[in-house]
Amino acid sequence: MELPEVEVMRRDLEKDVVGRRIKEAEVRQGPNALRVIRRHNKPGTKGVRKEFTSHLAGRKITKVERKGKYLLLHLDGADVLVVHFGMSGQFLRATKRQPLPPHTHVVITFAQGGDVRFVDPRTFGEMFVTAADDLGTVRELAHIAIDPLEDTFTWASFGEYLSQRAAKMKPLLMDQKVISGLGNIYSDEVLFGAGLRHDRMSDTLSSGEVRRLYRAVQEIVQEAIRYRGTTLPDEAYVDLFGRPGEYQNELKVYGRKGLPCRRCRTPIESVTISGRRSFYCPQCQS
DNA sequence: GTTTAACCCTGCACGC
DNA sequence: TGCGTGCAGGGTTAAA
Repeated sequence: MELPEVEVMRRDLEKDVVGRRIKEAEVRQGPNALRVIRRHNKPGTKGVRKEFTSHLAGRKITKVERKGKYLLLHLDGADVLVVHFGMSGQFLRATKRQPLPPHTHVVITFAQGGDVRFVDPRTFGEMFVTAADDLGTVRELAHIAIDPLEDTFTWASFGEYLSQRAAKMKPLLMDQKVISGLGNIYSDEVLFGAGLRHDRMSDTLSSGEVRRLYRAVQEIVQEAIRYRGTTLPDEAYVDLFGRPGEYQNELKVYGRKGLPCRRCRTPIESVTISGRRSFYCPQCQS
């Protein structure tokens, strides 16, 4: 799940769970459920599950923010539930009567009825509670760079930063310390949109290329949110209510190896770069 | 400073 | 049919 999917989830939660009071939270049995709340597993803690759930019971959700790919659910009483979906994590809204899907690790039940389930087969996802005052010191959040949707993300400052680095564009775009929210799918799409190859060095970009890149980041992220995210067959992202996104139909290069480029008909190629699959058009990107 | 690889985990597509 | 193998991916960390 990358920025657009997390943002769609944030908006769903804002509409549907902000203002609701949590009746109780349950961490399911099994080692994988404990993995999801692993950050609470500090030495000296008596019951890890209790340590987590006691922060949630009786609290009202007051606001939902996003920082990069992290969601911050603010609770009254000045605590914050921090959530990262990893690659297979998701929140699902349901009623008590609906059976829990496999790999449900946490269930948050509301006082007015209904619940939200955190489901995550591969358990790369994570959730933990921290005091709002301590958010600045949380290691996972401290390094998260500027969000491409923020007003302060400008092409001038972006270009200035790129010129000071000498790194390949693909891993650089995926680096959350540089710009937050892009993962493997959208970094490929952004590079195609900007006409840049995955292995172009950041300090060789002309100002025109920087501007094209800047525009591609904003346009693709915003368009993917409008289409409610990308749902690929193998990693089936769905929104809070279980509905898939539509942006997979708009993808220009990701997952399209061997298929004709939508712009020039040249077959899309793929390479592995720093351990990640990268798709690109050898004709349109340089 | 930059890059690579390993690790965590499960589901799925393969090949035999 | 059924099993083993390899791959995918986000983020962190150690090593090159």
